[in-house]
Amino acid sequence: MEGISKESLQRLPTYLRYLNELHLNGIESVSSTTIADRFKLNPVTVRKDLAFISEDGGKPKTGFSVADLVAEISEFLGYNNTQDAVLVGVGKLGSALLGYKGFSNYGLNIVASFDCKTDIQIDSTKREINNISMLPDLVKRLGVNIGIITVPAESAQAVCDLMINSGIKAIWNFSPTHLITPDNIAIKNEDMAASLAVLSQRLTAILKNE
Amino acid sequence: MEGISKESLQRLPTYLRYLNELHLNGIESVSSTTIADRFKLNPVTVRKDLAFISEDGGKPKTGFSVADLVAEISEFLGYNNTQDAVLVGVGKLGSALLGYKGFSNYGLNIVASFDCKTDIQIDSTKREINNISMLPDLVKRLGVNIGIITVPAESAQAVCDLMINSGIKAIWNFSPTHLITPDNIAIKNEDMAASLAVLSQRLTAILKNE
DNA sequence: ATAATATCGATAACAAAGTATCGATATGTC
DNA sequence: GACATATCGATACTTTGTTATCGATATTAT
Ligand SMILES: NC(=O)c1ccc[n+]([C@@H]2O[C@H](COP(=O)([O-])OP(=O)(O)OC[C@H]3O[C@@H](n4cnc5c(N)ncnc54)[C@H](O)[C@@H]3O)[C@@H](O)[C@H]2O)c1
Ligand SMILES: NC(=O)c1ccc[n+]([C@@H]2O[C@H](COP(=O)([O-])OP(=O)(O)OC[C@H]3O[C@@H](n4cnc5c(N)ncnc54)[C@H](O)[C@@H]3O)[C@@H](O)[C@H]2O)c1
Repeated sequence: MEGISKESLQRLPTYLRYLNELHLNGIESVSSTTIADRFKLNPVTVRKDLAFISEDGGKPKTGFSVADLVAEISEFLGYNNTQDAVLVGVGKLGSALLGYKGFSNYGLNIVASFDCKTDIQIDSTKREINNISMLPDLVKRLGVNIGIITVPAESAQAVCDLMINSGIKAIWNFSPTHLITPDNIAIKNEDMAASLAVLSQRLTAILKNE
Repeated sequence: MEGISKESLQRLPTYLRYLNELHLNGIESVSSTTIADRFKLNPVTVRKDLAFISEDGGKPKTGFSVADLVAEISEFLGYNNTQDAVLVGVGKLGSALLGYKGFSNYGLNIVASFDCKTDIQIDSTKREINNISMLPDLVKRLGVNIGIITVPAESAQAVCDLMINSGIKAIWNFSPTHLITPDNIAIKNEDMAASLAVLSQRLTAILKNE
């Protein structure tokens, strides 16, 4: 079987949230059409997405079992075996992420945070902030695979290199730089400027039409 | 001319940052190959992207004028005429965004923030937090087009509806819900779970190969 | 001047993602 | 029990995005 496409993969968490809602409301089955309507998608797209992760598939006339889908998507996305992560850069954004409860739903657990100015800042969640020099040892000791970068752009590449040298295999980068990484490292640049570009382009189109 | 593709559009801010760096270092021209190498892209992809926004195009052997590209991409992305925005939900994430200096580079200016608990919280930037009930009037008065949502998922749809009723035309949603909006509203759901799904999928693949 | 070369833009080939169509099949209705 | 219908999965088609190819053209070196 081919790997799932990036687009399908990104739709799965959205489906899952919706399915959890249905589940909570006691709804036991759902059709691809219903899901598609909710998210302005084509039903065929939804069926193809679900075909990747669903063992039994859907039944004619009734659709898919909500409970099954919830279990299968959760499993597929790795929400059942939580991954540890470290975060570097406990500033405004880093603190917000550290204090965010939502990540546990997504199988992510931030086990330690690091900054260069540990003496000054206090994390709102009262978790300890370690000096960045402690990172390599801790990462190696705990076998942490994921690193989150929330430092200023100028420091991001250096932090990235340090993470990789310490054994980190996946990097989630919130600083506005496209990090340079070897091919055996997973990297996701969370580029707000790119998002904003898409949004304001659409806004311009809408304003022009009115 | 056809509209630019979403993918191209999202690459432009990345190019721009790089070009600004080159510009700062006094480099006057750059080839599509050089840009492509920097971001692990195909040179043809880069040339096509630049063809959309560049008036004169590049010159054989030398490439593109850095200064021209910087000016043209900035203009194309609307960085020269700043758009006003309002933010609702001055919690952990909302405060971080409010205090973020970077948005001014992207032509975004947050002119006011709102919450339902204005008396309790103090924004780190000392800007005033308005009660959510003030939103419609202010948005209408200032003609604000963009709304940023950083409230809990449960409240997000209600805030979204309020924004739309007040005249907001573009919504940047950071809560983990896919908001339901009419077609004449631009919406960007900033779904961290989707990003994380992509990252951890790649991580899994990498770990499997080792 | 002439030749060598890096680069461009245009066009064409390819790949991937999305959409339409259609026969098969559960489920509920007459 | 026959019939209508909602839905599925498979296949085919369309659209969109990426990559390869190639002739044309500045620039540099001989
Ligand atoms: N604040 C936001 O809402 C926001 C939004 C989008 C992107 N970003 C990006 O996220 C990053 C962080 O933004 P912020 O607003 O939280 O900035 P911030 O200045 O509040 O925090 C940055 C933190 O990183 C620490 N730091 C700097 N260099 C370091 C190093 N080499 N090692 C360890 N720690 C180091 C600083 O001490 C500081 O605590 C920036 O790159 C920013 O562009 C922020
Ligand atoms: N904190 C993070 O790093 C993070 C990361 C990803 C996504 N998010 C999402 O962003 C949103 C905000 O997260 P947070 O951590 O800042 O939460 P938070 O609880 O710190 O802040 C939420 C704020 O919204 C306000 N609010 C609630 N209902 C409101 C309403 N109807 N009108 C106006 N204001 C209202 C609350 O008073 C509070 O100040 C959530 O949806 C969260 O899932 C947060």
